[in-house]
Amino acid sequence: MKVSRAQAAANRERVVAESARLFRDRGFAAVGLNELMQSAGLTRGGFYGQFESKQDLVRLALSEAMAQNLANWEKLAGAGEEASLRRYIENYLSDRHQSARAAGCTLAALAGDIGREDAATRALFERGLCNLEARVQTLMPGATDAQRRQRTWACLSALVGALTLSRSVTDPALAAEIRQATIDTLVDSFVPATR
Amino acid sequence: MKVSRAQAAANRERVVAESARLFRDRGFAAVGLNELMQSAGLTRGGFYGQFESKQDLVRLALSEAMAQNLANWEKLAGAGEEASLRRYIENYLSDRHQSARAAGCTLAALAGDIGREDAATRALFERGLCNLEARVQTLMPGATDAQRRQRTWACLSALVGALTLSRSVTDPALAAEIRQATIDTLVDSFVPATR
DNA sequence: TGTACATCAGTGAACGCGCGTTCACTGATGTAC
DNA sequence: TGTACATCAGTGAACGCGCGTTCACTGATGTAC
Repeated sequence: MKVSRAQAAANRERVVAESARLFRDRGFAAVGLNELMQSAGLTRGGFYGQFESKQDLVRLALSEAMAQNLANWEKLAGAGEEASLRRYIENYLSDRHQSARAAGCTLAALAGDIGREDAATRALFERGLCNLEARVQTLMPGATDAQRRQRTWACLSALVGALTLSRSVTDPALAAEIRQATIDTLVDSFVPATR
Repeated sequence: MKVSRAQAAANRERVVAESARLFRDRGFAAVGLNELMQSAGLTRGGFYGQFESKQDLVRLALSEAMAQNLANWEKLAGAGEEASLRRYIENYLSDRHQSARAAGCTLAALAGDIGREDAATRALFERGLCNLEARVQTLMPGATDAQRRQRTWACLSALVGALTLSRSVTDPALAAEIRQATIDTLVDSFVPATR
């Protein structure tokens, strides 16, 4: 059956939004078109009326996921400037974020898989990564831009690595230890007030 | 045709060794049994004479890969004690290691995928991770064991994160920048001689 | 040591399954008059 | 505003394909005498 144009656009948006969640949760290859369409209440056949291919949806969902992450960041940064790098680090390495893979940071959820995607998809990811770096850099102390940038890349690497490792072990206590060790070390290195 | 027992055992070992490479390079799901067997010069049908299931081989290959990483570490650490943490960090975040995904660190290559595996596989990974942590900790400066352990987890997180991110972007200069920024920050934080 | 036979590592075809993709069709929407 | 018809969003069956797994078979290896 045909639906209204507004409804069709809403359906398409819902597919992209649900894909952004499902891909982060389980990876690109592990989620099939059937499940992606059903998650928005549609059936498999309608997919190619809305998207060119699965790879097309992968790119749209990746952009959507990273846009969501950036929006979350704006919300957090807007709440108060003081000590917000510390809050960002603590929030990023919280137990809640470890569990919330589908709604959490795209870098931590998909960086490993992105390395195996085609150049166009990796370029999209790269853009999102650089956007995030630019935002975090505004909170990073340092004498020069170059120093702030260097520290920001090291900080982001540690955040992504710690969350990835904590999600890969079975022992919750070990996961918490990895996260807390990274929080303490990063705060000690980069948050001025505690120095 | 039947082959000698020694030959059969060698074949089995070769499948495991090649799987340890292929899985690191492309992930567990992306490599099929056909390719895994052919990489050792055999045909698909013989697989179930040697292994219980694909999941069985995944676990064997994962253990093999992490054992290789540990052996590499011993070789590197044995070459000279002085400043070996610095050498470890520089080696880990070298251009060579970024390219050598199939032969490189299992944590960086597979941590993202491990989070989606079953508990038994994740427990294997966890054991390998803790082994590595224990080795790196012996090189980490610090007043107490707890402090060395905390620093080691933060250092490993940064190493894994930086390598994963550098492998996921398309621009080689950006990849090199991420790695170098993390090297500089880690050396600055953890290598005593340069403080 | 030499012969006769059981074992079993490896082969290759086949299985059911779910994948991404295609397509003929349906029927409400949107448009033309 | 009301009717007639073209459009096209969505349906559901079908496609070829490669996956993990099974199995009847082969023939060199290893063993028993």
